Parts: sequence; C-alpha cells; structure tokens
Amino acid sequence: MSSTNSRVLQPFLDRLTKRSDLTRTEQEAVLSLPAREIQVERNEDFVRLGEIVVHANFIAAGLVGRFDQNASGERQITALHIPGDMPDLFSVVQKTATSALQALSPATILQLPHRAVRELARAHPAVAEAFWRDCIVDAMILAQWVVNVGRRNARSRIAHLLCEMATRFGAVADGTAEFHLTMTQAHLADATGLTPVHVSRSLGSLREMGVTFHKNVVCIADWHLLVGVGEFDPNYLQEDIKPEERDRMVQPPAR
Amino acid sequence: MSSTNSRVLQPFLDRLTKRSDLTRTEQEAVLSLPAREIQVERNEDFVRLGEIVVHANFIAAGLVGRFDQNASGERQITALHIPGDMPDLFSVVQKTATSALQALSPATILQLPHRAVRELARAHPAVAEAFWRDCIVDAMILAQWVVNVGRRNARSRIAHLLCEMATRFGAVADGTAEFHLTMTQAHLADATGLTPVHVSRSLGSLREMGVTFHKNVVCIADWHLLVGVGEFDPNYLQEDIKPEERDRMVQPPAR
DNA sequence: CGCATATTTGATAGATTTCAATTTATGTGG
DNA sequence: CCACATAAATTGAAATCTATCAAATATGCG
Repeated sequence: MSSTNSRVLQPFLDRLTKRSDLTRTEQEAVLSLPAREIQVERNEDFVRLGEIVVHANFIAAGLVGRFDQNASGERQITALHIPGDMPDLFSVVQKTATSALQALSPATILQLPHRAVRELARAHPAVAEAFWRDCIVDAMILAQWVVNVGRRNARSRIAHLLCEMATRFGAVADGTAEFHLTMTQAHLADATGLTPVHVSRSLGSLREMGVTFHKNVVCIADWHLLVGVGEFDPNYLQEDIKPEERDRMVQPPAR
Repeated sequence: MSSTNSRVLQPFLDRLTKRSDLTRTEQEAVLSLPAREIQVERNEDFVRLGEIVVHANFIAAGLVGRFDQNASGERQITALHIPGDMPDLFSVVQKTATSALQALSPATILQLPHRAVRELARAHPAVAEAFWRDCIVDAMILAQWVVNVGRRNARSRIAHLLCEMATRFGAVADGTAEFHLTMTQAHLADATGLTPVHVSRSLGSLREMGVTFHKNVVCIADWHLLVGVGEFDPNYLQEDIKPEERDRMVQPPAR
C-alpha cells in the first residue's frame, strides 16, 4: 500500500505552499515522501489518547475532530480538520498523543512516517519551517476557540464556528456561503462546549437569520449578518498572507 | 543594551534542554544569541494585536498573559507564561501577532531578534526542532484550556488552573503546594471565562477545601483533593519526559 | 488619613442544563 | 418499496449555574 507515486502527495504540497514559499527542489523532496493511504470509518478513532504515534496523518478526504474530555467523560472537540490539514503534524517532534483523533465522516488519510518527515526537515530547513508554521496556524485557531468557548454566548459560538469553517472551506462568495459539514448537532455541541439540546435551540435562532443546517449542508444567506453575530474576524486564519511575503529559513534563489 | 554575555541566556538554554537534547556545540550557539533586556511594567502590553514583531520574547522574570477579546471587549486570557517561557516563540515563523502580550506583574524580558534566531535554527536543525517542540507544548496547554473553559464548572476551572500553575512552577511537594501567582481575581476570571464576582464566590468554595489565594500567594493544603476537583492530569504538560528520550533531527554524537 | 484598587456579599435576572417525551430523519433487511 | 430499528433533532418544563447590578468591606499606598 506504500506509494512512491508523488501525485498522491500533491494536495499535501499544495497546503504547504499555500503558507510557505518552497523552491522547486524542496517541493520535489516533499512529493517524494513515502505515504500510505488508509480509509477510516465515521466515528472511528485513528489516533488514541496516550498512544505513541510513528507517522503523521494528512487528511485527503473527510472531516476529522480532535477530541479531549473531562473527568466525567463529557467530550470537547478542540479542533476540526478538513482535507488538506495535518491534524497531528506536531507529532513529528512530540510523539505522545494528548488528544484522540476521530473521523466525523468516512475519511481518507495519508500516513507519513515520522522517520521520513524528520529526514526531510533535517535536509531542508525551509521545509522544517513550513511544518513549524503550519503547527502555529493550528495553534492560533486553537486560541480563538478558547475565546469562543470562554467569552461568547451559545448562538455566537455556533455562528463563529460556522464562519470559521465556511472560510476554511473557501465557501464564501457574494455575501453568501454554502458548504458541506459532516457533523451532527451533538458534534457541534462538543465543539462549542454546549449541550445538544441547546445547540438545537440556538440553531433555531440562527435559522430565523437565514442560516440553515440540514443534511450536513450549511447555508448562510447573509454572510455579513452571521459574521456580526459570530464576532468573526478571519485574521487569525492567516489566509490572506501570501507565502512569498514570509521569511524563509534559507533565502530562495533569485526568481 | 545589547548583550554578548552568554550567561544572560542561560535560563533560556535551560528551558530548551529541559525538553530537547542538545549537543555542546548547539548549546553554545544558543548562548551566543544577541539579547536585549527590557523591563515591562504591570499591565503594560509589550506586544500589541496585529503588530509585526521583529524579535521573540523570553521571560526572565514576572508573569505574562496572552490576551484576546470578543467584540464587546471582554477579555480572555488564552495563555499564562512564567519565567523560562517564550510567549511568542512562534513569531519566528509567523510574525503577525494575533494576540496581545501583557505583563501581569513587573517583568524582565529578553528580546531575541528574529534574524539571529532564524540563523541559529537554520544552522542547527536540532535547535530548530527544540523551538518547534516548545511551541507544540504551548499548543497542548492551549488545547487543555479549551476543555477547561468548555467542559468544567466554575470551581473546577479555577482548580484546574491552580493545579496547572502549581505544576509548572514546580511547587508541588509532599501532597501540598504553595506558590506566588501575581494575578487579581479579575485576571483569573479572564483566564477561566468567568466573571470576577463568580471567581470570588468560587474561591470561597475552594477555601473551604483548604485552598487559599491571598496577597498573590496560593496555598494548597491537600494537593490530591484539588487535583480531583480540577480533574487535573499533568500529562499534557509533558514535564516527565526526559529530553534524551526524544528524537533528534540529527543524531547526537555517541556519549 | 484618604484615595484607588481589589474583594466580598446580597438580591435578582438571565442563560444553559437537565430530564423526559415526541417527532423527524436515516438506514437496513425483507 | 415498505416496515422496522436506530440515530438525530425538536420541544416543554423545571432545576441549576452564572451573570448582572449595586453596595459594602477590605487592602495597598502616598
């Protein structure tokens, strides 16, 4: 199942170059990483708590949640990951998992062996920098989740989450948005620190504002209205910063 | 004010080697970084939102909070940093600040120019790995804050925060703990997503369990009792993993 | 002492949870 | 394609937790 076909990793490279500037040589080195593709079922943990992992996971398809829980077993989703994300890229330097990773929909995962990733990072400092930076963006998203859960009411929390996901999916256009989100209301509750019952009520309130969530499809009639309710400022997603505007560990050759 | 006296950076090196295995050469390279020492007053922002920073900050003394806020200006502390921490090491690869950094007590900060830090990381992959890893531990702490704020009641949130800080300060011994924490109850409220009034009441409840917080000193009579209330599992702090048990980007010379 | 900041306390309002029941969707085998 | 079983979403009523408002008390400091 191991693959030497570099095309499999093109989406992985796309994600890296979206945020970091890489030379042709570096790009080819990334594409030549060995990768193993696995299928994960809905509700299946593919990384368990406390586990020592030996490869990083890249999401080729599907939705993945990072799950933590309190002592009574109530779950808290601390991150959502969409195709193109590496939910545990950090495991390359910190191999003990302190959260579980679970698929929220059937998912296709590419597993990249730590050994190979580390070798790549060692040989190409700019690639190591790209990895590091990717982890940092995840951490910035995480910080906003703390704000969301700590300082917003139920409706705003859900609105903010929907805005974030719409933006990450690139689904916003013409003051409107529509996208797939394979989550149940119970999942939404776990992500926002609420009860499923209250999520249902809050969604009802959002519905009156032209925001619907049926059959895993989110429709946002008036984007700016929802942005207001969710107090959403996309800055933290770092999506508007061009890779060539960033520093590089090593200066790139003149272009 | 720039310093070439390497002893100034010894605490910085100590922090790195606590979590990462570095060779003599690498250690000396770290110590030879240029650093500028600044004093920051209580309640002073030394990194402001949206700012493009040109150096990373190392806390030599004092307590620092990472502040975010919602649309109504209610503040949320998303991280607390103690001496030995680098609250914005991540800025080395992501220079736009998405949170403010504010001193909660008078603080001494060492500023390390990005240029020099990047040069160091480029020349020594294992040092780059140490930096990356340090950011990851911060992110793991952040994830636990989401759980704390999202899935625990007021008393448990505060208990958990006190447990975390006691552990990070290394203040736990003999089933008891005592340490300095230069925060007001309003700060505690900002960290836990609560109201100052409710923090006061919750502290009252903890007081009945032998936990006091007066004049910036936290006293925990029965450590295990508080651990229970706060549902505290120190695993995520990664404090018990020895640096030599971790991988290195480059294999160290035989020892 | 007197001002400014921090903490405590009480009473009340509001938000969210809990519990329980019902309805609606979804999937599966016959 | 229906019938059934299961999962997901909705609704109502009551309980609980947390916020809000306002006032009182304590604490630190010049």
